[in-house]
Amino acid sequence: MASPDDPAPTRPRPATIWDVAHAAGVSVGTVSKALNGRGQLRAETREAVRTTAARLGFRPNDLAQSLLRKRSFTIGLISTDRYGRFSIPVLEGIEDALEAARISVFLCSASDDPARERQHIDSLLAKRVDGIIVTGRRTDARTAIDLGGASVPVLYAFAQVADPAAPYLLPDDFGGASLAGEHLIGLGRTCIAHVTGPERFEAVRQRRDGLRQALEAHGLAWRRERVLSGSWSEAWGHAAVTKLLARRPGIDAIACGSDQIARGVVDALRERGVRVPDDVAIVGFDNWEIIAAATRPPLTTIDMNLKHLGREAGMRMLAMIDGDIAAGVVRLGCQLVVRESCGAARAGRVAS
Amino acid sequence: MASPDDPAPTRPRPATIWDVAHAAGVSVGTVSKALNGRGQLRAETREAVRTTAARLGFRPNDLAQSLLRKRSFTIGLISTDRYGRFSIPVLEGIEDALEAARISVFLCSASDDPARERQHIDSLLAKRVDGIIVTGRRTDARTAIDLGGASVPVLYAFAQVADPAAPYLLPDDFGGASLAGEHLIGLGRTCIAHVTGPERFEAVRQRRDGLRQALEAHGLAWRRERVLSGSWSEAWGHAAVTKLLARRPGIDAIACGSDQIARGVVDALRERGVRVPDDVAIVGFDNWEIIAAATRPPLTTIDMNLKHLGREAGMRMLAMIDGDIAAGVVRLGCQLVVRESCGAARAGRVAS
DNA sequence: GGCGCAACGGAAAAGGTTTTCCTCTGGGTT
DNA sequence: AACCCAGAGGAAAACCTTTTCCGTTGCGCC
Repeated sequence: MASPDDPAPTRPRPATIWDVAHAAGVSVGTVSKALNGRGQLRAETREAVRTTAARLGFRPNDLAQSLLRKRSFTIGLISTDRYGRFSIPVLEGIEDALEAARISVFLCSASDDPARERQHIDSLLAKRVDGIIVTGRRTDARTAIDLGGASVPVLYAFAQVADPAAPYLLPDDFGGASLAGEHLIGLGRTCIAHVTGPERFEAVRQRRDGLRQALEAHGLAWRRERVLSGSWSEAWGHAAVTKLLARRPGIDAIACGSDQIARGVVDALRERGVRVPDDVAIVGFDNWEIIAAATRPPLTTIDMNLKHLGREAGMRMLAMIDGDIAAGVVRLGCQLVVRESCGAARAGRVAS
Repeated sequence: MASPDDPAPTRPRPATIWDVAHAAGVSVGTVSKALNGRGQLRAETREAVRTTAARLGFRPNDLAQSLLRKRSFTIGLISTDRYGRFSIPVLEGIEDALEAARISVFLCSASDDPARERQHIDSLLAKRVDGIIVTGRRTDARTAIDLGGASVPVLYAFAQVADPAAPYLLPDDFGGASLAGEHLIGLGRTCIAHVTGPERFEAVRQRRDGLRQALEAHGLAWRRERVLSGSWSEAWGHAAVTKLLARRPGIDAIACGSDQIARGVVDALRERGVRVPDDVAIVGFDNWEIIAAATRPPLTTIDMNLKHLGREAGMRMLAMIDGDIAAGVVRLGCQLVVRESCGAARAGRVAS
């Protein structure tokens, strides 16, 4: 096991600036200038140093540079839920945005274990990261991470936080659900039900309200008994259909709280001989390709643009590192992705 | 935008060891000794330093430590496929194993773009990572990553590499498929088909051969026409059933190359009134919870123990950092996870 | 009372890089 | 011929921590 006490094994050391200077017969300062295009150097000196450095495979030691610059050019990414379907695109987006600034990402999966989270944060602070992004949605706002007095910018992406002074980015669940509602209404559906996840999730409440707003904006009544809250599973979608059809046979559309739920709903309807979309139109939420595309018919659904959210998070983090201060929530738009479960012409993506 | 040329914005600097020494009225060397339990110090000196350090929120700068130790206590993780279902558990396992050694992980998603991969590797080498783990399966063996002369241990986890001198870890696809076959045979099935992914995947060939071996070991004939290669999708599983039933009505079990395929197969069978598992038993591969558990009936399937594979990768990386040299492939066992699609008593996990 | 030894803690080097400041050389000017 | 200046590159400090090597102090002992 490697532990901080072990010495490094004997391994050919990477070339240092000193090695280059020695080989090229100049001083270390000159090498630095030659390689970085600084100072007053003859062209041939510069060139000689360059070729020597290349020959030796010299690569400046970022650790030393960071020590000097007081910037490590790294950030920490803490994911509080285990990496799942949602964190991945966010993460990709973040990397995308940060790559341009040549910033690397430390990954920490803290899976809701406070002790582990503490340890990760300690480690990140010791490594002098330039910033920390926290991601991973939960039912409720999480507590702000404890920096122990350190002064490092922290951004919450696809995560909610109780601290009003903290900046955080979330998808516009309300708007997304609205979009779904508008789509159904635009297709002539009037008797719309809502099968969704556990009410304790803020996203569930937002989506419910967004849908409601769309309906009411078009003069359609909002009925409590057409809203069924359960779990985030296919099984719940399946079960909900039974309840729904027993209560309300006149339903002509169901807006679902997630694609998984939607798939359960679609399967259940098909089994009962209810045609989708002819008899009942279905719209999902998440655009989780693996589910949405495999459903028969493929799901029209709402995409939260998580990669874009990640990219935005990266950009904002960059700004914060440069001294910007930000606070409060920013909600980023969702998009409707049209497939076949609503019967609309397949028009690709419609901007929100 | 942050760029290497920008100065750090004015932000309260973290306390240094000098600040602590100054505040405590001792020298920096003494502070170091007090905090690290080295040297000969009076107990009260030690205590005084400790409280001062705590008061100032002092946290040793890992960058400076790494410079001195010539070990950065970081590793790079390069994923060549976009982070998907498979990389995540591997990654968790790696983190798990490395956490004990207080090693942090740099995440790089190179999504098969060689230029981007190059840039990532450069960046990792500049940061003096102690090692690099490459993950992300592809159809064929990938080329070894190019370290440009640097001497850093590299391990491939859930990835194949053309270089015979490189160490890599893979799940035992052959053994896993064998396990699936044994299970079906043990339940009395004798006419077993195989619906799987594209033949160009080495995993597909391994699994096919593993299944074959199990059948032949029990004196069952292996028939080419009962093997259907297609894509990794549910749709293919669905389509394959049509072909299969037309050709071979006597089938009493289908071993599938993935859970997605299996789900397509199960759905297709149900639609045709074929009962699962009564008429035909189905076994999947992957144990992708979200698919396997939602299938009706839930899939009996093979788990590749990817988290364990990741943990193993972490352990081996630790050994390599300490000077161990390793080469060649190591295959890690799979497990059978019994649910309901084969009709066996639900006995939980059976070790391989 | 002088000596030696143990206990304690300070000084300084090392690690690799950048940057500022300084020195040296040579050419041009008066 | 003396001087100045620019051009070129070297020396050293700074970043922060650890560790080795010493120096100092106080005590016990002869």
